[in-house]
Amino acid sequence: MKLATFNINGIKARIQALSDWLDEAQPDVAVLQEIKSVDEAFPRELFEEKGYQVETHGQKSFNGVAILSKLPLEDIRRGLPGDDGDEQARWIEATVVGEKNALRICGLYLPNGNPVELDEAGRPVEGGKYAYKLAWMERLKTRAEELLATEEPSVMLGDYNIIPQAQDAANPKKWEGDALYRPESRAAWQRIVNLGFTEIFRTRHAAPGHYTFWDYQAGAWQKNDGIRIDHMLMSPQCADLVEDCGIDAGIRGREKPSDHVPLWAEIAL
DNA sequence: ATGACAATTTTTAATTGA
Repeated sequence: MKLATFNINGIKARIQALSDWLDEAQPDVAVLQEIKSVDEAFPRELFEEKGYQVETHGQKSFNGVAILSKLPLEDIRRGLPGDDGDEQARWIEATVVGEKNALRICGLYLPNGNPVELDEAGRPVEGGKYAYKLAWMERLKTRAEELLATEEPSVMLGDYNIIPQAQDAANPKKWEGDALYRPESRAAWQRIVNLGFTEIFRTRHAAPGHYTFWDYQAGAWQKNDGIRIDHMLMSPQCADLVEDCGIDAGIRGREKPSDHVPLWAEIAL
């Protein structure tokens, strides 16, 4: 089964580009981020006609995540646990039932975190966006520990808004001080990976120059001034099932593209 | 140092994103 993640930057503006990509790439399961739509306004029929079950966790104007699946879904949950006061729609999970294996998939849209606000002691200012990002990552780590404890195949995939290493940016210097690349952000990411997850893309593509995001501004795509911020973190039981993975970078050059492109993996379910 | 670009709502300006 082919699993993919794609930050579409608005479902309304991306209906054509998303439909074309689904027809070509034929993912069995796709998690989407930044649908920027409430559940009622999501054009679910367009995707149901293609054979997908559609599950959304939407929000007005911003954020919003979804799962499209041609395979049966069980135990769908919405929202990242750990803060009942968090109104932002950034997490949706479900179990995909395959012929031999079942896979817990968690679609996520991790907070951007900019602007970075620090106090005199260098601590993130409470209530600020950077503090929200780091707190969200702590909650993610807690959920990640639970997933590993099941000792079953699971994957957390989506827009992490994290540049893990210098080779994941065309111009890493430019990102110093940015919430996507600051030491606290990367350390929080590494603590999650260190629990025992496999970031699957780098296991199969060691070379630099692979990106999933190019800014709309300043001709970033034309200059290949990109960053790799969309990822899949897999439990050992999931990573063992992976047969291939890649990035569909080409669609960034099409008409009316998202600023992100899809990341996919072929998994033996 | 600044703005560039896109999507959405707050719509002819402001907010958010990365």
